[in-house]
Amino acid sequence: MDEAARGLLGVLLVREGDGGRRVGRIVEVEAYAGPEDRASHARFGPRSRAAAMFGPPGIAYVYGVYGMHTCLNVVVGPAGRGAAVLLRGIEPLEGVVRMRAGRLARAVASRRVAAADPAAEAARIARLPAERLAAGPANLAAAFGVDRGDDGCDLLDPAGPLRLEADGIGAPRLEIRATARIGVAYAGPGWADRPWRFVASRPLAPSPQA
DNA sequence: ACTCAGATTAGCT
DNA sequence: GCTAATCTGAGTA
Repeated sequence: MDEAARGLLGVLLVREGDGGRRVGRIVEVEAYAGPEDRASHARFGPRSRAAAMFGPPGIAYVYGVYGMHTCLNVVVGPAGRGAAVLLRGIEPLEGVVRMRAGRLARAVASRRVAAADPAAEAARIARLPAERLAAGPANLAAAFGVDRGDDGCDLLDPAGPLRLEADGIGAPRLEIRATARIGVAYAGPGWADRPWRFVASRPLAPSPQA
């Protein structure tokens, strides 16, 4: 379970089409187990909005939250298990311009921003450093243009418009830190505090002494 | 049928 | 730090 989550660190997420190719390296994830995990959407069962979680490994589970945000998960483990990994952070490698456009598209879709000052929002996003564009689960989804239409799609299909790819060079050297998952206090002791959030430092440069 | 809370984010005190 | 924004779906508060 947590092995699958750690294994996704360093993997590339690729979005083709929709105005350009976007590629980034996964640097932050959270593991969610099946129905027994009180923090997991799988607890609502295979007929709930989280139905995709019970599908075969490698498909996407996309959900909306807080009325405005979208998050992307990768189903892991055997079909029927209900386990998935939430993608929380990506380091952009290619298509940064398209990622900014994706962020802006989401912002403009918000009544608040549309009514207030779209131009100021556009300027704010234009100033964001690339590494912030896909930091945070909802920002990541916006940057890669992921919406609920992507729910259930096969992320392992090499020809798919949204997919995972192994890094051709091989796994980069990563320093991985484990912490409790974010925003799941409601799950209670034993689940809320489980250290299933994994954050990779930026791929380590060849260390000076090695 | 209705209510409430949510795997979040950004902006302000 | 605190709170508003905004809407779907789960549980009936």
